[in-house]
Amino acid sequence: MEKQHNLSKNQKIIFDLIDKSPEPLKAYSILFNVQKKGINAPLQVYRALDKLVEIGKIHKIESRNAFIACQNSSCQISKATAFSICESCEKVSEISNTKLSKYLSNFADQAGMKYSKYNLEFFGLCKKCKSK
Amino acid sequence: MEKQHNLSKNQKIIFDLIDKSPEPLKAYSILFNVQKKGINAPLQVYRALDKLVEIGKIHKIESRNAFIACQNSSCQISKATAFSICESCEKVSEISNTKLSKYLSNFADQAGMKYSKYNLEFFGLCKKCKSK
DNA sequence: TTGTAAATGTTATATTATTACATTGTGTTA
DNA sequence: TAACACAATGTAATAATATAACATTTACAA
Ligand SMILES: [Zn+2]
Ligand SMILES: [Zn+2]
Ligand SMILES: [Zn+2]
Ligand SMILES: [Zn+2]
Repeated sequence: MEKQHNLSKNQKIIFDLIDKSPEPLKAYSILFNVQKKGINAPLQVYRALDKLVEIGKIHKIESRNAFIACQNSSCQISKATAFSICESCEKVSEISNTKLSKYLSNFADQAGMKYSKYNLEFFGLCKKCKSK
Repeated sequence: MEKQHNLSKNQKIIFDLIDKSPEPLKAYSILFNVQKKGINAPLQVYRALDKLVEIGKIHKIESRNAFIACQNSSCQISKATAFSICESCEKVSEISNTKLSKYLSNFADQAGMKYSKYNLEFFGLCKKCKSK
């Protein structure tokens, strides 16, 4: 049984916004959108984002400095993440592929390093953009 | 035969600095270090970095906003990159593993997206830090 | 109820990256 | 060589992303 995380007020406001969004949101765009709810400063946004990332409710798309809700119900913690990113329309999807995640989780290189986490970002054209 | 890229003056100064560095360098740390060589503005650094990334001489470590020289002689273009990152000492190495790169280059997900590029970052503890 | 950790509020500041515009260098081809 | 096109440079201003420092409040369990 996973630990239940009761989101705080700010965390909930910000998670709901990201969760409803069809595309990854940037921190200052989030800030702009939640000012009517009383969240006024960047730090309030970044603190909520940090916590939401930590508990796996959202992920950061590193190449875009943007945040997306976890689309994988079993992905409670952001230890093994993979995304596909369309370089034309910027659509981002979380990849949920057992074979891939097993392959990467078991990967061990020559340097004797043991990994506890990975993040993978694929780039290309989505179906829609490809057929244009 | 790969296209030969003759680096320009600024590109060479900045590449040499990154290439000599044992760790990834950040843009403004690069700027600070090349001011004695007549490079005075952030944009001069970012332009050189962009070009060096484009031709595959360096890679950007997205999770760190830092740049590392390509450690893989066959990696002329940054289309398929993988790194290991020590979360304790911040040591970064480029992973060069044919099986891994083949696996990822051939990966196709359900969404019908065809990928032209990927970037993978593994996190953990390096040998040294693990044994502390 | 009291101690502790988490979350919040607020101001200021640090860090990373780009826009806009003018100029100079480099290599190709008429 | 002259003319052109394109890459690279120089400079100033500003945008976008993220954190430091400090005071206060809330949640919740011992
Ligand atoms: Zn997820
Ligand atoms: Zn697309
Ligand atoms: Zn490389
Ligand atoms: Zn280490």
